[in-house]
Amino acid sequence: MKGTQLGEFEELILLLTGVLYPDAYGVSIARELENQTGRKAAIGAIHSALVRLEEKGFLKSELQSGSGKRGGRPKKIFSITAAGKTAIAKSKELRNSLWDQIPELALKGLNYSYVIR
Amino acid sequence: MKGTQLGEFEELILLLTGVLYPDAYGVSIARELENQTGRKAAIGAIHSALVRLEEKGFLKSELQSGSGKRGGRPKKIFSITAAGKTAIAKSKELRNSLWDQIPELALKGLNYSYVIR
DNA sequence: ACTATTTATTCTACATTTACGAAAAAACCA
DNA sequence: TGGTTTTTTCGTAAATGTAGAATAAATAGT
Repeated sequence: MKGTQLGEFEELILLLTGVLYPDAYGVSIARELENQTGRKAAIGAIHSALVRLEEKGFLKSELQSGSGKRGGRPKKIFSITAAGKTAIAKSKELRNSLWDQIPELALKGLNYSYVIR
Repeated sequence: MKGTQLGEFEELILLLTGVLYPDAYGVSIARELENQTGRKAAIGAIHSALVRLEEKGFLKSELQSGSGKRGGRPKKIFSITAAGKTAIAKSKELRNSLWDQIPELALKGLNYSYVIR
C-alpha cells in the first residue's frame, strides 16, 4: 500500500512519541529509541519519519516557546492524534491476532536451545 | 537499519506464513492477506518479500513435487525458521511493551466519536 | 550589542523496502 | 505436441528508512 500505510520505523516513532508524552521531540525520541531498543538512529532519520507521520495526520506538533532553560533552538513537541491512536491500535491488534492464529505445529521445536546428550 | 531488519510488510507476510502452515505459498498468502486485513497486494509484492525473508533467514522453502492435482507450476511452500520465530516474537514484545508505557493522558479523549448535544 | 556556545531542526543524498504488471516456467490434459 | 492452468520470476517505479552536514534559534558572557 502507499501513502497512508505505517512503516515499521514510523510505527516505532509513533509509539515512542506516546511514551514520551508530553515531552516528545526529535532528540528525546532518538535517545529513548536507543534506550528501549538498543537501536541507534541518526537524528535525521527520526525527523524525516516525524515529518511523514505529521503529513499522514498521525502526529501533530507545536513549537515550545521560551523554555527558560539553556540555549538552543525551540523544541518541536509532538503528540499523537486520534488517527494516530487508531493506527497503532489497529496495527497492534492485527499482529497479535495473527500471532494467535499460528498453529502450534508451525513453531514447534523452533528455538535456539542446544541439548547436550 | 539494514539487512536484518524486518519491514512492516515483511512482518505481515512472516506472520501469515505461520498462520497458513503447512500450505503457505505466494498465492495462498496473497489471498489470506486480503481476507485478514482487507489489504490487497500484487502477487509480485508478496514474492519479493518472500525472497527477502528467505535471504534473511526467517523463512525456508521447498518445492512441492507432483501434487497430482491440476496443472500449474509447482508451489514453493514456505515455513518459519527458528530465527524467524525469534524475530516476530521480539517485534511483538517490543511493540506491546511500548504500548503499555504510553501514559493515559497521551491518548485521553482521542477518538473518532461525535457527541450530539 | 556582539560573539561564542548550546541545542535542535532542516536539508540533501542515497540505500532498502514495498508495489505492480508483464513475462516466463512448469505441470497437466486433450 | 499444443493449449490451458497455476505459480514464480523479472524489471521498474514509488515509498520508506538512514545518515550526516548545514542551518537556525536561544542563552550567557563580555
